Amino acid sequence: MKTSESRYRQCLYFTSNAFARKVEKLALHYWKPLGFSPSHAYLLMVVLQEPGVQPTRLANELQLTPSTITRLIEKLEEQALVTRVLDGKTTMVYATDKAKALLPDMQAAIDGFYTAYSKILGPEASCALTQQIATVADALP
Amino acid sequence: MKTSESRYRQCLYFTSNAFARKVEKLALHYWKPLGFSPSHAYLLMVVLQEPGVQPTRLANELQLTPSTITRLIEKLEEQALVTRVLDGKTTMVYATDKAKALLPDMQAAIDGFYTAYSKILGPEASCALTQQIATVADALP
DNA sequence: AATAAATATTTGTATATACAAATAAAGATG
DNA sequence: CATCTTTATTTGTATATACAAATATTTATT
Repeated sequence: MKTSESRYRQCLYFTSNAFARKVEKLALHYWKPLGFSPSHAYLLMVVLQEPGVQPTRLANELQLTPSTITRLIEKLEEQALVTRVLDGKTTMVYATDKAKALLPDMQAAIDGFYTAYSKILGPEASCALTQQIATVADALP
Repeated sequence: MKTSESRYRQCLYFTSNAFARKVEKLALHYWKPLGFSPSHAYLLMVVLQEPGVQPTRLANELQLTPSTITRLIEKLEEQALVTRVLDGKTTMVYATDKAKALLPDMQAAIDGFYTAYSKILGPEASCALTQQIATVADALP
């Protein structure tokens, strides 16, 4: 059934969740070849761009809770894609060479995903929608 | 950090998920007094409106997988809010009197949630956004 | 009628996420 | 300097969700 056919099509809770699940699934498809999920991927991208980044900063950047960040890092550590260096109460996260070697594939995943949805929704429309959702998200408590 | 300040503000994966989490949290706040979460609530609303509704139909209506529907029903059954009646390979789900007695409170939760976000986003804007997200969701595979 | 295919549901298992509490370190205050 | 408070991170636990496989039932086909 299409979202627009559900009795809850007019409810923001329902539509935002259904939409996010669909987007998640599409993203997952493009990240699957790499062996990790979109959320791990986005965290790893930040780590690659900011070597030594701390969990608190990652939590802010990705808008996830610190505990979720810890769990994501643990997983990436198991796959030998990042390492944690402890220093006092802070933790610094670094990408491994293995992760750095994956950069081209990661860029390909991002491009594939972006191309997929902008082909479906139109490049301007999808940008506009993304922007709009971001703005509305900021307005919510 | 605001969504619009994250480096991923232009990514549909990121924004749709961050947005859904925020909306979920807001909805949760209004459903909490009732003792169940929004997804259980929406399922229960369908059951109240369609006595004897089957899991497959619920999965379509709520755009969740059948296994998720089973899990949601199990939880509501534990709380004595619905009962399952098996008939051959199908299952019919009915709301209990206890659930029916909660209807006014459920309506209040829905109203409270809707009022909250339409106050923040404006009634027209929030309706338009919901509609837009539903439309885009339909376009995705 | 017997077997095969399709359908409905549940179960086993895995994932991402969050909250609350625990831990540990740093800074502030008396 | 000793204690208190704040800050950073992790851990224990719980939730919603999904996929794949199992189960059970109905329908179709030969």
